[in-house]
Amino acid sequence: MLKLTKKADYGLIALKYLAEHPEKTAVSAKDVADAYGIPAQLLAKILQQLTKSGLLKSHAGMNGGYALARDPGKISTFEVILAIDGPFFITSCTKGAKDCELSHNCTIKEPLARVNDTIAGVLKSISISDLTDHESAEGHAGDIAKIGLVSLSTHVVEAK
Amino acid sequence: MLKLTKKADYGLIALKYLAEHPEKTAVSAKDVADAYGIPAQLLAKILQQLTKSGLLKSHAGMNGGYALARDPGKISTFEVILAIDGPFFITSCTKGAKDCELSHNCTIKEPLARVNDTIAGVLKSISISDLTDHESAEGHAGDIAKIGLVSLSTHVVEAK
DNA sequence: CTTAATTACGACCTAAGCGGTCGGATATTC
DNA sequence: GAATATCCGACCGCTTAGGTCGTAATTAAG
Ligand code: FES
Ligand code: FES
Repeated sequence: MLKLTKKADYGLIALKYLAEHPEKTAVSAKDVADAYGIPAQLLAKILQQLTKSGLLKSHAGMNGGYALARDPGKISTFEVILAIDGPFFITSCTKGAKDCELSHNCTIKEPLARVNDTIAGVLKSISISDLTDHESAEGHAGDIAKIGLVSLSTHVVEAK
Repeated sequence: MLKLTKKADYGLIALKYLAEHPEKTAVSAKDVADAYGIPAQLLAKILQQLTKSGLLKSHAGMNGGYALARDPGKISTFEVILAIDGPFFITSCTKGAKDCELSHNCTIKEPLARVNDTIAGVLKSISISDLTDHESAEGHAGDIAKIGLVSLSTHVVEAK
């Protein structure tokens, strides 16, 4: 029901942690897992996925671990979710495939695709550093979200 | 992975169908199901849920069926999804409950809650009649989505 | 060189939720 | 009272999310 997976949640937590500790050259999966009570082996696999996707750099062996591959401001939450959960679509039937046999008469998948793009855009606009900013996030994302909410809320009232 | 359920999909299809056929005073679940190849019994239950939620009016017996309880322009997709899939949160851990024991150290649920609100706002801004509008939907929702995408895309470029 | 830390990878397991079906009860019209 | 319908709960198979286990490969420290 439209919620992102716990894996993605964990991944975002880990990335935020890395962004908040730039002094450490490498952080082990176990460190992060212990810090937040996340199952260590699970988090390890998640970080491996993020490494394969190029969002993290890894270093095996003692004192090894993971580090951000890029500036945290240049890693969007969209990329993270994409790397962990794979391509996501709000429609249960991906229009590109033969997934659903109703697709030819389904009249709502087109407008919903636009909603999908909107959500993707929001996610793309939020970087890891936006998550890191303490207090109410004041990055671009915060502003955009606010704009979106304000301009929407007027219509919401109307719709209510 | 952040997709809405097929039930919600079906529900939206049915509501759109009702909105498109205002001449019919009542449409049976079977009619809609047959029109789109949706399992009839399943759709029936969905429409019943929508009725309980006050989005539809039902009438049993011959020539009975369902009809929109309100103007299609005053029924938001958010309400539909809410009625069918229940309250949705993008965070796997609902902050209101004791759902996740990490909640006290989880540092991302707060910023994600804002994302959640933004998405909810988008959904609230899109009514059934917006879905009905043929061609690229040109309701408030279309504009808003466009605004959101445009203003976001600039930042996306920056993030890329 | 041995040992410990740590990534990397795949098989596997379990519980939950989704999508769907069945059977019956109730209401309404003809 | 027969034909249509909505209503409602139980049930069920399948997929997936969430998590574990075991093991191999890599690296640093002693
Ligand atoms: S495309 Fe399958 S139900 Fe919409
Ligand atoms: S609150 Fe549970 S992981 Fe974020």
